[in-house]
Formats: sequence, C-alpha cells, structure tokens
Amino acid sequence: MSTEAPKPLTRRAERTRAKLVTAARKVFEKHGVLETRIVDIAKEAGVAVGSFYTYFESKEELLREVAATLYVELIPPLPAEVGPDPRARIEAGNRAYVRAYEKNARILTLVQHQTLSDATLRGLYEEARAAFIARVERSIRRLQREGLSPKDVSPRLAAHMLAGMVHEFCYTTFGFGTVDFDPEEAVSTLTTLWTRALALKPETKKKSKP
Amino acid sequence: MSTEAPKPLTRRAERTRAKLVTAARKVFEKHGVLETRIVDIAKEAGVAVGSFYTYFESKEELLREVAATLYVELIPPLPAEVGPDPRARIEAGNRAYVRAYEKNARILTLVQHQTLSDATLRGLYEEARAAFIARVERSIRRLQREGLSPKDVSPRLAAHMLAGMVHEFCYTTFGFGTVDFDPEEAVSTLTTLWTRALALKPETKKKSKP
Amino acid sequence: MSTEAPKPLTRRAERTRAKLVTAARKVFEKHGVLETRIVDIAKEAGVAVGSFYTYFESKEELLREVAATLYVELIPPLPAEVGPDPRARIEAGNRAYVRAYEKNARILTLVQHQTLSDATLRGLYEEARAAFIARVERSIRRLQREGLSPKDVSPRLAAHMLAGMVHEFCYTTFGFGTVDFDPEEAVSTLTTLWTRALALKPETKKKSKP
Amino acid sequence: MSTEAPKPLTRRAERTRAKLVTAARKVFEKHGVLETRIVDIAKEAGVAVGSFYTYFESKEELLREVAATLYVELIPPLPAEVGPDPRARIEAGNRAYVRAYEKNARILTLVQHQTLSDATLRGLYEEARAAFIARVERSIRRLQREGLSPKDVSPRLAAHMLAGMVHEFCYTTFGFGTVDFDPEEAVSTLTTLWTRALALKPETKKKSKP
DNA sequence: CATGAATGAGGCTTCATTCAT
DNA sequence: CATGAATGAAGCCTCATTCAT
Repeated sequence: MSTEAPKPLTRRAERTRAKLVTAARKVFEKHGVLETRIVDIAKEAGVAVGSFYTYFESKEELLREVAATLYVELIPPLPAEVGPDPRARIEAGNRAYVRAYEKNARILTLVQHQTLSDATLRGLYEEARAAFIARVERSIRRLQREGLSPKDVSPRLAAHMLAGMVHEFCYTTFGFGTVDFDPEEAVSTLTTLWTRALALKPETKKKSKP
Repeated sequence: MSTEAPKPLTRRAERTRAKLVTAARKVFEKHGVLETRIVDIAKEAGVAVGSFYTYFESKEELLREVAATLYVELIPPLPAEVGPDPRARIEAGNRAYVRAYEKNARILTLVQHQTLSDATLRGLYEEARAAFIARVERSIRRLQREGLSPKDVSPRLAAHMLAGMVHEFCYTTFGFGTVDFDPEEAVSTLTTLWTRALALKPETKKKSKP
Repeated sequence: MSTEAPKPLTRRAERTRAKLVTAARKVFEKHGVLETRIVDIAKEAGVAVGSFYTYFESKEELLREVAATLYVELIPPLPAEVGPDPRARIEAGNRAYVRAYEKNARILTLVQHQTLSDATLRGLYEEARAAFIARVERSIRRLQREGLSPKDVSPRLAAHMLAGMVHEFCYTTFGFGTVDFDPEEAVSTLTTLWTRALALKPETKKKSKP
Repeated sequence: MSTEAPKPLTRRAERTRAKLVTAARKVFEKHGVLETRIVDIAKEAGVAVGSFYTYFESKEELLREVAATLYVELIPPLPAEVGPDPRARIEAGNRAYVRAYEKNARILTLVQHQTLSDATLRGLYEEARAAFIARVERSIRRLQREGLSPKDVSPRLAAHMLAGMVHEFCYTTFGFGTVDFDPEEAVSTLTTLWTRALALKPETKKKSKP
C-alpha cells in the first residue's frame, strides 16, 4: 500500500532509532502505552526528546513497528517437519501461538488495547489475524473435502471461532495475572477441543495393511 | 458490598443523574471513552459541567456503572423453560451471550477496552466472566460425572476455553465492523463446536433398538 | 461608614444566623479561613448553603463579625480596681492581652492572617490596635509629664513599640505551637521590660519628705 | 541539606528561571501572592505557562526561594567594625533589621502572610527568626554574666520579646501604609527601649584618663 | 543529526453564587 | 425563610510538538 522511500540511515542514526524502539517497548511494558510519555521513551533510550521526532511521528507509529514484529512471531508459518497429520498441524499451530503469546504477553495485551483507538494498528492486527484464520479455514475446508470432518459447519465460521478460542485463551491467561494454567496442558487441551469440535477422525488410522 | 452512605437522591437529582448516564453512554459509543471529555457528556445531557461532579468522581466511575448493567444482561441466569438437555442449555447460554453482545456491541467493546487501564472496571469484568465460566465448568463436570463427556480434559480449562471462544467471537464479530456473520448461524455453529469439543453423545436419549 | 438598617430578625432567623457564626468559627479554627468553603460552614451549622447567603454576603463578612468580638475581649478597658500605680496598670493591660490571646490564639492568628487580604477587616484591626496604642501613649505622656519617665523618646513611637512587643510575643507564642512559655512569667517579664524601657522610677511612692 | 540531583542548568535555562523569579516577585508585590495566577507570572516574565513548570512545582515553591533570599538580608551577621560595645551592637542589629525591612517591606509582609498556610515556608521563617533570637539571647546572657544587666529576666524570654518588638514594629510600620515614622528615629528609640529594658549601664565607663 | 528548553492548546476540577421548589 | 441542585467562570497542570543552538 505504501510506497516508502527506503531512506538509508547512517550508522549513528540506525543506533539511535534502535535505542528508541527498545526503550519504547520497555516503558510500554512497564507503564502501559497511554501512560507513557514521549519524554519517558527518550529518557529510557538516553536520547533527547527531539530525537524521537527524527525517527517517528508519534508513539503510535513506534508501537505499530513493535506490533508488526510481534505478529510475525505469533503466527509463523508451520515448519516443514510438522508433517501432514491434521492433529499434529493443529497442535503445532496452537503451541506456536501459546508460546509466543506467553513470551510477549504484556506487550501483546497492550498492543491489543491500542488496537481500539488506532485504526492503522488495528489494520495490522486484523491482517495478521486474517492470515491465521485463513490458514485454519483452508485446513478445515480440506478436511471436509477429504471426508475427515463433517460439512455441517461453515469452514470460515468455524475457523474464526476456533482461532478465537486460542487467542482469547492466551489473552486472558497471559495478559493478566488472574488465571494460571500450565501452557503445555493448555496446548494439549486446546488441540483436543479443536479436533473434537471438527469431529476429526482421531488417528486418521494407519493405512491398514492386509 | 460497599459501605458508603446511601444518600437518597431527590427527584430532580435522580433525573439529572440519569440524564448523565444516558448521555455518557451515547457519547462513549459515538466517540470512544478516551476521546470523550467531561464537557461532552455534560453538553449531551444538557447540564453544566459542575453537575457531572455532583454525581460522579470521574468518567471512569460513570463507565463502571454502565458496565455493571451490561454484564448482567450479558450473562443472565438460564430461564427455567430451557429444560435439562445439555445441548439446549449450551445453545441457550450462547444465544443469550451472542444476542446481548450484538445489541450492545459498541459499548461493550469500549468497556472491554477500558478494562486495561482501570483496575476496578477489570474487577467487575472478571467477576462477571468468572461467574459465567463457573457455570460452564459445573456443567462440564456434571457431564463428565454422568459419563456423557470424556474425562480427558480439565473442566476448568475447557470451560475457560469454550467460554472464551464465544466471547472472542462476539468481540471480533460485533465489536468491529470487519466481519459479518449471521448471528443465528453463529449460535448454531458455536453450539455444535462446543458440544462436539466435549464429545457430547449427540442425542442422549435412549433410542433403544430391539 | 454604613448606615445599616437594624433589620429585626425573627426568632428562627436569629437562631440560624447564630448557628452559622458558631459553626464558622469552629471550622475556621479547624481548617483555616481560606481552606474553609461555604459548604463546610453550612454543613457544620446543619443548614443549607443557601441559608448562608440569607445572612452573609461572604465568608469575609462573617469573619469580620467574629473578629470584632475578639478585639473587644483582647483590649478591654482597665477595671477600676487596678488603681493608679503605673506598673500595676501596665501589668494589668499586659495580663489581659496575654490571657485573651492565649484563649483565642488560633482564631486570632487566622483573623490576623485575613487582615492582609481584607481591607475592611484590617480596618477593624487597626482601629482596635490604635485604641490600645493610644491608651499606652497617653500613659507614657503622663509619666513623662510627671517626671516619672525620661522625655528622650516619643510617646507615640514608644507606645507603638511596646504594644507591639506584647502583641508579637503573643502572636508567635500562642499562634503557633513552636515556643512554649509560661504565661504568668511572660506577663511579669513583659511588664519588667516595659517599665524599664520607660525607665520608670521603680516604686513611685516614697512621698513624705521630712 | 537536600538530597536532590543538582541538575546544572544551561545558560538559557538559567536566564528563563531568573526571569521567572524576578517576575514573580514583581507581581506578588503588586497583587499579592494569592491573587497572582501562574499565568500572570509567566506573562510578566514573557514566557509561556509551561515554562513555569519547568522550573517550579508551584507558586509556593517559588515564593520560598524568594523568602530565603530575603531572610538572609534581614538578619545579616554583624560586621566586624561594629566593635564590642553592647549598645552599639544592639543598635547595629536593629538598624540592619529596620533598613532591610523597610527596603523589602511589601514582599516581606506577603511572605509573612503565606507563612500561615505554607508549613515549609513557616519553617524557613522560624529558622531565620530563631537564629536572630538566639543571637540576642547569647548577648543578654553575656551581659548578665558580666553584671551589666540584672538577672531578673530569662534571657530567652527577653530575647524573644525584644526581637519581637523590633520585628512587629517593622511589620506594622512598613508593611502597611498606615503609620509613618522616621526610620532613623525608630532605630534610635528601639535601641533606647531595648537597652533600658535590659537596664544596661549606659556608657560602659570608658572615662578615666589622668 | 542531537539537544532540550519553550510553547500553549486543552482537559480537569473546584466552589461561590443563584434560584426554583 | 429554608433547601440543595445547578451553574459556569476561573485556575491549574500536562505534555505533544517545535525549533534555535
């Protein structure tokens, strides 16, 4: 969409910019996005306020940059070694999501928050989310096509709901301190619920040889 | 719960207060909580700024009041006529949630938002949420006890996840304008996924065949 | 200056007014004049804010009323039984001042304070003060005339200074909690310093010469 | 005394800060402390309101700074050339006080005023005052020891009273426009009253020369 | 590029005063 | 007369943004 000029930065500039991004994430996590003032970021980064504006237009722009990085980590492409087994693929996706969320819980929650008042950020989020859902949807569609899952639910709708289940679980579990579940049990349970919800034939049997 | 003096309000006071609550909800929905200034609420209510402070300490306090009302509507006790059938009960609960959310989508989303920066509000939310989850958990526990659902998942964990699925679906579907699903189909699909996830014996009746 | 109408008050009115004066003095003493809001006075008096304005135009007006009462007490006419002895008269005046100040220290200090921003109040104060000083001045003048005190100081100036000494001593000693002197010793010392400052022949008696 | 970071100010900052102090003193003197709004100070200084907060937390903090300066001037150490003669020393102290007060009458009165509602400021004042009184007390104690003054008064009490006489005289004479005395005559009279009050032997001899 | 002081619009809150009941 | 809710002017303070050094 955007035709940005690549703007090559000098070495020094690169460093200052990086310092700001790191500092921002730190103070965002510590005090929340809204509560963070530009001065706080600058102070944490050890640079002057003015320098902030050399690289970013606003807190929001900086946050978007942070967010983009996070989303990539949250929904990585499934690694090749996972293999074709549906349950394994579902589990792998869930594990990646749960683990990544757990790791970046605080900042992800804050980003999520900001999503409501920052349309651009929301765009980023929905893009990431849509990609994830699309993958799930394709998966369900295939299962249905292959007769491994009943066709009584809309793949798109089911994808939304199941993906949402995972996301919401992470958001409430890791985002606040209020509940405390074991991540690995969570992954396993999520996967069980998910596969059963799709009425997936359990172990798509083994080829049965004569 | 609170130990405050109840202070019975005069007729006029009652009216002014109500005007403020109504107005606040309106402007919150229109412009968002953060973007709303006290003056906006007062103006919308047709009263002076000072009057706001006669009844509320802050925007947040007012929002909490709005939130409390909403949560009650979101998770009502299941009406007696629903009967004992698990699927029917699950469907009724889902329908109530979906319908209530749909109806108050915008303000619920905003409240949800505020939840992150207002601990008291979050308390209210988590209380409501916990009650809902507890109900689901009890239900799962009973199903497992009666042999209607396998015991391979923790009732508590599953309750969290399934309740979360419903909530998150509503939040994303109704909270923003980005996706557009038919509510009734959604209720049906949610219920299907939910019951299957619990591996609920479809028609529990006895069928009995000779 | 003002030709006030006597305005006869009804019984009820009289009572409400009195309640306000009493309440005002109480809250003034407790929280300071500036810190006291009209509501506070009304609340303390157990009447509605509106009623305050039925009797007073402002806090200041009320305070002036309180002040006037206090000043009368502070500088009462010397009682007849004191007799003509200069030292005894000086001591009596000092004792009255010290005792009255001690008794009403807090409110006197506050009034004193208000004196700076309320010209009318200052008028009251200076009137009272001037009367006191005038009495002292007359006394010094007489002593000088009778040869009992050297004429090397202006009676007016000395009166100012000596009266001021007494006042300031009370103001600092009783107005704040910082110093703590015995009132009776103070009266005695003030009197000693005062009489010596005027180089008053110690025991004026002596009379009779053979 | 304070454990704050010293923060060395840049040249420009120094200048702005000074402009604010000067301006503040000016408007305080003109309109009174309470009547002065932050905007007034900023406007007088020719800077923006925000700049005020770069250097001070509040009007009060600024006033304290002004006060501290004044107190130093009010009670300077006696210069060496005064010599050891008690009367001369007393006179020198009185003259310094009277002259400094006269010079800064208005602002000193205002500061004095603020003293009542600002505990920190009062602390400053009492510290300065205590130092002055302590000096007087030491002096009286020595005179008594050397038999130059009778021991029938407590040095501490007398010090309080005599110092108070000087202060109060200045406060009333210079603080308001109501009385009008010649400063030099005042110094002389104060000194006379003071020395006589201590029953100081007039010209501590010197005489005798064959 | 970096710096950080200066700017000032904008929101919050208080409370003396009014006035309809 | 009493009541107390309503009013809104007025001051406070923050902080994103600019710009001279």
